[in-house]
Amino acid sequence: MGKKNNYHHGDLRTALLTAAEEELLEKGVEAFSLRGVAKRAGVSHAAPTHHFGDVQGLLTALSTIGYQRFIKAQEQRQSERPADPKNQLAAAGLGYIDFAIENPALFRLMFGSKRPDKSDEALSAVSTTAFNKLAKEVQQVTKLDPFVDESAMADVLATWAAAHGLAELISAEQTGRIHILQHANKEERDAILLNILMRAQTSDT
Amino acid sequence: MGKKNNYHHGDLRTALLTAAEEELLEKGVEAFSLRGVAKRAGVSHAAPTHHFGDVQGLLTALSTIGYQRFIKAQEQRQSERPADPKNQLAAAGLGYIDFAIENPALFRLMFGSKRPDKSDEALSAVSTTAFNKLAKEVQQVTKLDPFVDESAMADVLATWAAAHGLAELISAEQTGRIHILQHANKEERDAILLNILMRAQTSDT
DNA sequence: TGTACATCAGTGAACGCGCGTTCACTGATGTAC
DNA sequence: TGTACATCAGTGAACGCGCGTTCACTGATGTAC
Repeated sequence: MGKKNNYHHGDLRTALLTAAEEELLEKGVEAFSLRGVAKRAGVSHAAPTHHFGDVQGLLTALSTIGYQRFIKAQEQRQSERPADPKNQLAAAGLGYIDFAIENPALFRLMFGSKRPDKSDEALSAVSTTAFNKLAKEVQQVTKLDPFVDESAMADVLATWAAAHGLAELISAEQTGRIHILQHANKEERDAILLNILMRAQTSDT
Repeated sequence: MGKKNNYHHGDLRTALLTAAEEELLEKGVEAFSLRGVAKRAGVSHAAPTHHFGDVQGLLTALSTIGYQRFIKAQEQRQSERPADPKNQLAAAGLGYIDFAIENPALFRLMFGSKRPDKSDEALSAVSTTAFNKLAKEVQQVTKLDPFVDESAMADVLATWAAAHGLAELISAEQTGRIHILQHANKEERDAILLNILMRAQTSDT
């Protein structure tokens, strides 16, 4: 660590990933280009090939990093909330939404694009980790293992869909008509979202 | 109506929209191209300009049609379910999900892309109609006008997010790990989804 | 410390491609008389 | 019914552009002795 030799750029791989993230944020998934990334990193447009093979390779690596930060965003919110299972599960939802708002294009790359290679080992490993984390937290609430009990798996889906729906709608700026979100301060907004996330956790029937 | 003069193609506008939908379905939003649409319609690649001005015009028109079908899909499900407000609201959610599964790329164009011109009159009118329909149905359940009462607007958001989250996750094929969905027949699947959609309607607290 | 050599990260020119848009045109249809 | 003319939908060639990928290369770094 701490290597900062700066001939041969030293850490172009990391620099390219950072540049790719900026490119994605500004241009969106649709207009993302490899040449744009290289330009942004101040490097020849052929350089990325050396590190990622092709565009797909870069997007796959970016998606993988996205999942790592996605999980961290959830843990961050969880560390700020009460330790009981229901609050922890809802807090993970808040982190889920935070991530989508802060990284709208990356979020869509991860969940809505076919460009990253989902059979990539690192990517599928980290997305599985994210899913298992959710399943484990649902299990803390229901006391049932979702991989065994069908109603618990339905709770997983319900919780996931609530967080994902809020994340998509808010980060895609579809919630302009929801005035309570537009005019709320941070605390009020979190309270509204937590209320909605809590609803999904258990079924009436 | 019934005009079927087929010189000068007659109804190229409609034919182009149909072709555009196929193009979108096969290529996705990211790889959609005007030339591809023209080729699919068996027409010169300059022809679409005459009807839609540019790509954005075509995508805006397509998005508008999408909303019309989106609303119809909801009405279809509602006509098959009990008439009480809770069932009607949940049934609209089922239609929401149907639409996303049948038109995954169009769905993403409507809710997740910046390419259509959202300030277009026809488009914003029909998307407002869709939103107001949801608000009205929530009002039937809560007996409160969401445009007046904040808790009812929170119910709107909750209901919307549940349907939208399920729609996105299922149509983007993210639910491979949810075995109860993979192995369910149509009735079982609907029951699971209805249960989840119902959760969002009202708050515990 | 010094020399020779292998490694490998990054360069820049070149490729072929598909894209959106423009523009002068063609030729069928509709209208006036 | 017939002729002259205007309209307008669709054509096809041409434009300039940015893209991803390839390839022979350069030149700094690391290693062997």
